[in-house]
Amino acid sequence: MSLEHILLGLLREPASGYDLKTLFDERIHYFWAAELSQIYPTLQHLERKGMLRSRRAESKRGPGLRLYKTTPAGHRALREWLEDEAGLGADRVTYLARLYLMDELGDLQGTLQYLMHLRDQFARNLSALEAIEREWEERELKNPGSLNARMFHTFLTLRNGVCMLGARVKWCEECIRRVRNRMEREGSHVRTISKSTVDAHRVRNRRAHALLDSRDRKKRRPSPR
Amino acid sequence: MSLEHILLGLLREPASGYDLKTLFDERIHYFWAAELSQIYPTLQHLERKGMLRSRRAESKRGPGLRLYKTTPAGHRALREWLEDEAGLGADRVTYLARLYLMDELGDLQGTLQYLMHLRDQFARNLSALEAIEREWEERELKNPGSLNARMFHTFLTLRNGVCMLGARVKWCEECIRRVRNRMEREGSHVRTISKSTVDAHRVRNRRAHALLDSRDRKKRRPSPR
DNA sequence: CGGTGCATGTAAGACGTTACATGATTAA
DNA sequence: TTAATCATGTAACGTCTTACATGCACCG
Repeated sequence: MSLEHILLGLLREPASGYDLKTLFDERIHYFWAAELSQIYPTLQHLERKGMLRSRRAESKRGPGLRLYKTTPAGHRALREWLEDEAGLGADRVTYLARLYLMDELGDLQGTLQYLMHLRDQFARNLSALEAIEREWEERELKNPGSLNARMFHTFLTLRNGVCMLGARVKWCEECIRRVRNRMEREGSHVRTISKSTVDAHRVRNRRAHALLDSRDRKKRRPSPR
Repeated sequence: MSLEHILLGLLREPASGYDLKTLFDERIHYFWAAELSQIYPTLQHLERKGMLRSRRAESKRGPGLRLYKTTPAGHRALREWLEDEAGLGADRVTYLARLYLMDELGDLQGTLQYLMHLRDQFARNLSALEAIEREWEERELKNPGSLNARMFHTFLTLRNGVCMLGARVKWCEECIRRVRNRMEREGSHVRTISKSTVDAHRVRNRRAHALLDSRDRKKRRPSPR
């Protein structure tokens, strides 16, 4: 899976590299990003492979436009890719990686702040998407059945954005509650439990660390999970 | 954001490259993946930069183990990264890119199949995560407050997995309903509307394509097309 | 006159995947 | 004996990011 496939799909309508960048930023951004410096060479490469054809055109501002369009060979390649069995593609979720490591900071204040920051960003993104969704709904109400196949698929991905962002906001709020609870409990403990007691407690629960500690796996167990 | 940061975080406990790979596959996999062929050079690189220190150790099977551990400099680098303002990190969601392009196939049968395939995979992953979650809950019930800061953060990411996968399954089901509806409507239309009527309809609604068509941006630029 | 938007690209390097290479131990 | 698991790595390639380079047109 790479930019090539997406470009092939997008160029069923002719467009310039710059057009595509705008498209990415405006409509595709929330599930795929691409830079111009990646788009231009990829277009050239696809053209060399015969998947795209380009022609020059004029534009009022700036230099000449180069408009690309998918060739029949490009269509075939795209369909082939769409048809063969595909996994989910390993997501790589930066904010989770970050949160996962955030205990390094020692207190929960940083975690709390980060979660609130995340919630705000997700909530903002969610409203933006919901606004777009409302536009579509209005159009559909005014003119039922006006979505063609292309737009229908776009709409499904849009719905995904709304669902995922909604779930993320909820998750953030749940986490914030959990963190606050924990901070309260810690606050009332810290003064009554000595460090050595805490350490002893930690050692007793070493088994429970299994899920995180790589160390634990050296006592090799073929634990089924 | 890259593997380096994660490795730095994970190696607050000593571990070998192989250990880390196992950790990735077992616990981190649903938000980050890494191959051994990437892990080993990265460890070497971090050691050259003074972020990690390694020592040889023995193992029952296979050749000598090399155990890595984060140095104080490594800790500092990690904390620095954790503390500075960070965006969300552009997710790159393959299955959405795919769905987005799936209208290429011409009929909704492929879309429907793909969505069912997705739902099944998400549902399977969800049960797996829920099983792990139940283990954690039991442990917490037996021994309340046994989660240390490390495990607490891990638990939050685990909750994210459960929330997101739940939302994805629901989204898939919503989409499947929508696709089925549309197929029924189409089925009852196809025989009553001629191709030319459909085309005329499509042209009338060109304005509505705005959100997908790069073409639309000709409003700002006189596109020769 | 200067900034923003349109429009195209190159170069260097960072990051990641797939395939290959090696060799020991253990369970079926 | 053969496959799986443990254990470490290299090479080649593919993908993506950041920085740089160029130049016109329009608006204030």
